Amino acid sequence: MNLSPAVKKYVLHWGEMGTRWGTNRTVAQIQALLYLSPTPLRADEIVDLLSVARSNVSTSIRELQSYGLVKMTHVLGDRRDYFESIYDVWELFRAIIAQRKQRELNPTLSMLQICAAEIEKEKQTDEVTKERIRNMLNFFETTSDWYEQIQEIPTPTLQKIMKIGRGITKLIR
Amino acid sequence: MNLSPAVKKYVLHWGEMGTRWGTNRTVAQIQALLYLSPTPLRADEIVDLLSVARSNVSTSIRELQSYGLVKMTHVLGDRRDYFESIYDVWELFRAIIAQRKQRELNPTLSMLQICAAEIEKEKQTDEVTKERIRNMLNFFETTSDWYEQIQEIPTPTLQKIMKIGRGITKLIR
DNA sequence: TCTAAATTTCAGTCTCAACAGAAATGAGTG
DNA sequence: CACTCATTTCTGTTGAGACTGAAATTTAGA
Repeated sequence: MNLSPAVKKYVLHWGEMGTRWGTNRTVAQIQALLYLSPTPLRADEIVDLLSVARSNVSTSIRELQSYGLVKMTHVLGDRRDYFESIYDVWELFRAIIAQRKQRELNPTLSMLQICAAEIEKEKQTDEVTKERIRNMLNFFETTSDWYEQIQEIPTPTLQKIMKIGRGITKLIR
Repeated sequence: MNLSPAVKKYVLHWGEMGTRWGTNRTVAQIQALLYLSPTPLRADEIVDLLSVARSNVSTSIRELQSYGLVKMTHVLGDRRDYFESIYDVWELFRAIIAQRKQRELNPTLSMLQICAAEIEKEKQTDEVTKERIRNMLNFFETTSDWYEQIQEIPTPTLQKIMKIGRGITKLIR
């Protein structure tokens, strides 16, 4: 049981990028592996293929499941768990967006709302500073809305929007 | 020289989020501080306000400058460097997008192009796997284009696009 | 209910990036 | 051209989080 050169390259790269994308190497590697695998894999197969500890696979899969990126399946007469990735890249995209919003946007949105309220009471604080906080809050609110919209846009529409690209500017005007 | 409670809260939060956003605490804190400051600040002022090492401020500012988030200014008769953040949130957004594309997209795009080429030669690799790599490459190409478009859309248009939100779906159809 | 296989939890180890402080470099002034 | 002030580079330390391997728990079948 082993991986073809191109697949190996893909998986290793995904692992390296994982940290930049906000997870850890193993989580990203497992996602890559499951994404490329023509059939669902068992945890022990993943252990073999990636040479990581069983426990590491366990926690990583749990994390991937919580993001909605990986689903568990079963085979008749086999009680072991099989795992497969979501294969639709646009669905993957949506799941990741949701995750990012929750981790990278929501906490800051809350903080900004609190700060914006507090700052108004601070008599000694410069008006410029107050305005900056308001602007940033407004920005995060807009972005946050936008992330939510993305969730609801069906894949074909989303594809079209992205493909249009530059054209969007003309559409708006 | 010190910070108001709300400003302090903002700066500390920004620092915490920094790691999730792909930088380190100090870089994020300095950006927050400069963003909120009504006047440009000197490195030694930042040292005082944030209680970090001078060298740390130096490298962090350098990083912020390289992202285009912070500019250097000077005061007549004072040879020390002053720093200020970009204040337009949409411009900040664009700068961060550019950064992210470079660090989170470009390397993977290259890898996928190489893998997609390589995989076609692998006779033993499952067609399903090949298709998955092609799909992912296609996705990254589209996303990459999209990031570039964002760069060129002027702020008011960008604002409109974001505000429209849900309406976009109707526009496309 | 017991057993064996599978999975998860936990505690300790290890790695890497952030950071401080010191040393080196650079730049303007008398 | 030396002196001083500002900035950057370098090196060692530290802390956070990823990872391993062992122990505990869960689960299905006999």
